[in-house]
Amino acid sequence: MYRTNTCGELRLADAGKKVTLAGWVQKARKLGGMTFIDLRDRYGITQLVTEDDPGVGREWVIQITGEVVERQSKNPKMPTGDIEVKIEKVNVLNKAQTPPFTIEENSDGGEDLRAKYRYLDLRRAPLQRALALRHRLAQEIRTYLDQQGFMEIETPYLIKSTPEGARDFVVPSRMNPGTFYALPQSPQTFKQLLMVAGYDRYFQIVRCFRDEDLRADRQPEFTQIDCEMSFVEQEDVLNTFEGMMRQMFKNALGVEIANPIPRMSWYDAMDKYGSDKPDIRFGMEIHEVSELVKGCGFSVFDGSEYIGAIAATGCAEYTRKQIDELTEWVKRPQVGAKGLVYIKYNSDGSVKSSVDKFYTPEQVKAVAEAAGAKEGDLVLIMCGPKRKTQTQLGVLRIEMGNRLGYRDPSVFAPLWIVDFPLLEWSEEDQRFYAMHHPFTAPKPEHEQWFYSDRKEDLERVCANAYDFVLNGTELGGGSIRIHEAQMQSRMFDVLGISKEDAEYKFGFIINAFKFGAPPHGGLAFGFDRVCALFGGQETIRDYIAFPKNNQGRDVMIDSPSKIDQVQMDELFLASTVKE
RNA sequence: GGUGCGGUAGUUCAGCUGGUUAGAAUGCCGGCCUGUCACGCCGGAGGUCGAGGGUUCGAGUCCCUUCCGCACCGCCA
Repeated sequence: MYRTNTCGELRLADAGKKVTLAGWVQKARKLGGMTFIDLRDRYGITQLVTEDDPGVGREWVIQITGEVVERQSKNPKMPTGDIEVKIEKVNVLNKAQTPPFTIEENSDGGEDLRAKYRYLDLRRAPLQRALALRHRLAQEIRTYLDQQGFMEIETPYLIKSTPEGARDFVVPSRMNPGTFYALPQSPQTFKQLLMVAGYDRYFQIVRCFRDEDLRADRQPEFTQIDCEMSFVEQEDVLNTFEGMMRQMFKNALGVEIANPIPRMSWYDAMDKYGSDKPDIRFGMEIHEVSELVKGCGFSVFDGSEYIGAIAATGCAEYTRKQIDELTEWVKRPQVGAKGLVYIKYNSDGSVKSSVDKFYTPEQVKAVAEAAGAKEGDLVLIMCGPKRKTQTQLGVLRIEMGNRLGYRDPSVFAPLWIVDFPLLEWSEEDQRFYAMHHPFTAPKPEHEQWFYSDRKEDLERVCANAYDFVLNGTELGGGSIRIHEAQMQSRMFDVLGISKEDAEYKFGFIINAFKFGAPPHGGLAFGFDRVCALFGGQETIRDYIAFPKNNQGRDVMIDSPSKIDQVQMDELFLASTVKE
């Protein structure tokens, strides 16, 4: 037996016991005649003490036997801080090179270095907590969905490329020269086929692949909680997964979330928050003030389609320098605003704005109040095309929320966004795109517009779709699907996908729908993001054991990498990369 | 594809308008230390300043090219 106990479990009550522990040497502190060693495993750290210096180095793997004794000087910061183990025998199981960075709560290593030695970084407590949370959440999901009658069914990874949407990762087929599998961007079509097959409650915690550029919250391979249900309406789906989220929060974090989870239409989200994934932990809503400011001779406003404002609480004391800095901030290409108009609504009730020469103090005050400002607030105004300006105000709102400390990661404000437009018109391509995906059904009451040929009708069709949003992050989304072949071909028509094209890309599902497809719908959550948000982080990398870097590379195993000519030939591949 | 920031000791960083032998902290090695837990004290080793080119009497510092990392925009139905 390598060990009788872990390094995290011994307490004062264990004093007197003879134990054997095994683990990694976190640190050895030599004090002349005696040496303290911190021994670490994933359960904790236990202090060892000896009068002989065993000569062990950091990260050596050792096994020791000794007696648990009460410490002379206790450490209240450690769970095991009341005891130590008096070493009787040391057995070095494996020596170790000095690690390139410290294996501690806050490592001294940079991100690149830690990525290269991911197996060392994973020894650190924050990473171990992150993966433990991920495990806990996965267990909660499986338990809940199992209780609700869902079956976990695996779907294939080697599938067919469907060039709508994200770029596919492709895999060459050796047995079928010149053809390629694609890795799934999601198991979307398979889960719908499972509904046709009668598995009326399906789920899968499943890897998905998208060959697009990475972000802090985006990896080329990521994990979805993928779900689908038959004989349901939107309400059933929302209730089922609201229950799942509630249970996850309660059991993994001990947090009670809002009941019921509030719902907001996509149009309200855009109008009030300038985002389809609003952070509702704080107010500071966007207010349109066009009617109040137009026609007073300020040409910038007069020529704008939309003028909107937010009220930054308590910021009336901002200096000219701070406001200039904020103006520069919104003018950066990432935001893209033309400028920023401000109103200081001073605590004495007076107002001061950057457009005072165009408006009376009464008018300025009216605008401030329309923006929801109280005395002491700073009103920030932007103008331009409606949706674009709202989006910019939304970005500014989030930034001000950050600056004012309104975005506490330990506060959780979930939200359903509903009533999305079904279709989005692309001026560039002069065609409609599915806002969600081409299997999303229109709301039943909007079906007459869906079959209309007028662009205005099609634009106002709402989808039977919904997104789950938490603290300004989209964690998941789904829809009620089209289950009739006729409506599906109408959708392909609207999207300008030819019969031949639809047959080539989606023939299997159109065909399946001819054989008795039940009404169905579902959704998928981004599991990595769920984990990160539950853990209070914005980056998902710490919640993935072996993530990729910004360039999609795994610097530890050095992938992707070249393959030799034999492999290339076998797969009928020719390189066009210049050496 | 684009924007910004960064690359200097094992590690994290400082290094001013170009000017002696490139520094600090930490880690590492050695010595002292019996209650440490960020132990303390003394000493030591440790550098292709990401790479290549250019300007200059002289480049870590300025210019060009390039590679790498992070964040963001585009992209992600």
